[in-house]
Amino acid sequence: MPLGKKFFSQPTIDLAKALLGKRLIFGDLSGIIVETEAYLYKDDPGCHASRGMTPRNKPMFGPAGNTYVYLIYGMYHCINIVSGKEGEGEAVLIRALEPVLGIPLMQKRRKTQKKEHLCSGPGKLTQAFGITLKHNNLSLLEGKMRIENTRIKPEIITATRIGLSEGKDLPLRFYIKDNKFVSKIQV
DNA sequence: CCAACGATGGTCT
DNA sequence: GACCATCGTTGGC
Repeated sequence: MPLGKKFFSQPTIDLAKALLGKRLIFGDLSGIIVETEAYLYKDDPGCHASRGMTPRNKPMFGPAGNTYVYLIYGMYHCINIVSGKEGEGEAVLIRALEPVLGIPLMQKRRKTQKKEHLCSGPGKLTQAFGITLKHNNLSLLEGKMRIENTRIKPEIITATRIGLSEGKDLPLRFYIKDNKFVSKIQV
């Protein structure tokens, strides 16, 4: 059973933490979410939605539980889960997964055999899963991409977000302690 | 191991 | 025309 509206409607920081240890499923591929970042509408200059709605960030202002996928540096994609109240513009970036199902296909797409290198970064996991702009603004409440519960109760580390020029000091990055599939260890 | 750097194209001003 | 919520390669220890 995929997680539903109630799960995605919790406050964005709570959702970013709650997503750790959950399973992302996309067709025949799956992985455990081990690293996330929260992007807030208020007092967060690092958030794409911080300067209002544009064609690109429009999905962020839609209902919680939709995807927001964008192209970064002309060659990679990042996937977010829209959160917060509709019209606010908040989301959770999925930064890393522990690969579970469909590993051979991920290895082929990523051109590496090493499990630790398949999904240990936002651009890597979209490449491994074949997620592109075609998967922007899709609902995770139904369809072939969804989030499922697990029995995992992770120990969560809070840190600052990665790769930003603004809002870099906010403690909005979360990852599972001692997990080797996290993109980068840092304070 | 680590830091520096360039690829590459959509988006916004 | 500048800016990126990145990554793989390169060259140094």
